[in-house]
Amino acid sequence: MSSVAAAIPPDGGDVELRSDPPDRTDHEIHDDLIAALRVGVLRLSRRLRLERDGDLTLTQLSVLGTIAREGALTIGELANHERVKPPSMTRTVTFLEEAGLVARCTNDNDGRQVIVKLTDSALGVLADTRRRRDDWLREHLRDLSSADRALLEAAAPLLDRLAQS
Amino acid sequence: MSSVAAAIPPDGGDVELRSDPPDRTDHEIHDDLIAALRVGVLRLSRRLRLERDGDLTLTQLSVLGTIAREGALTIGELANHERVKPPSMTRTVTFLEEAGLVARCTNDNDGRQVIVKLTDSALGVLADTRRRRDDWLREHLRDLSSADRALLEAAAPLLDRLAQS
DNA sequence: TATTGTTATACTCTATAACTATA
DNA sequence: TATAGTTATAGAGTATAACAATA
Repeated sequence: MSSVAAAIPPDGGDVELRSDPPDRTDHEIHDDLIAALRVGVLRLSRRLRLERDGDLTLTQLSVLGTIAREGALTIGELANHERVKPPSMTRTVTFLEEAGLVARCTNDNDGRQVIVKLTDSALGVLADTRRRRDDWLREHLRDLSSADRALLEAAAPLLDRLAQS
Repeated sequence: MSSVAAAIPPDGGDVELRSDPPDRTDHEIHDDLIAALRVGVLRLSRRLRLERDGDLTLTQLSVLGTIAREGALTIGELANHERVKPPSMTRTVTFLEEAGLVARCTNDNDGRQVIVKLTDSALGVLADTRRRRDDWLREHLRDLSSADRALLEAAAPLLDRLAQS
């Protein structure tokens, strides 16, 4: 028990935990922002994943949405968009194909590539599923002030841009 | 191949994909915000998880950070903070205990509860690991305008608040 | 040789259900 | 009985490494 450190009070005793390099300026990004952003994104992604509605997972739905937005894409392009590696995307696309929601097509110009398209049945499924899935988020966004919602609206594309960088 | 739908163009042909209820008002939250937020959070969380530096995963680091910020917490409280279920937190705490970074202590008032504290060695590990792990995020935040950074700084706690709701 | 995608394999994260100990 | 935590088990999600087909 003597090896257990006292918890660090939230007011200012956390000096040992910070790096605080001497060259820090106003242009440096505060550790607090970084930690808060990391924690917020991590926790919200966990919470969002809980909102299953039975048929499609968040990852699968996200791929369908990306194709709907961007048009038909190759496996590699999809992996890049979603920030996963090609084998992971192969797995997701295989699932969606077996569910009849996407089709693999060959690219006549490059036989190595696989082009993934939505099937007709994906359109209806996508609309229904996304609406139900988004219900949780919609409900809780409603509890925020309109200023906070506007803030999140502006921040959302920045999160995506960070993910792509 | 005849069952493959044409991809939906990004300009405005996506009417079939939206629900657009007739009772929608300016106070309603736009589907676009919801989808963008969901996608942005999901992709950035994937990207952040890639930034392993060998010893601790993002989840384990997050728990250490929470205890450092909040002080010693029970398993249940930790699970609540991180938006996971108790068995998941038991698993993470067991790993951290075996790594010598936290200690389980009994609560004299309630023998059912387990209080999780940081060990002395966790303090140094936390500082070093977090600094290295945050490097990726710090680097890429630097590429944003200061207005965008301020925006994310304000948005981060909102993400966490959404996760807790 | 380089690139695209797949297969094989393993690990992390998380959940639900059933159980134990304590209140 | 109710609550806190653990154990057992399963499934989703992801990665790396090795492979096949094509460029």
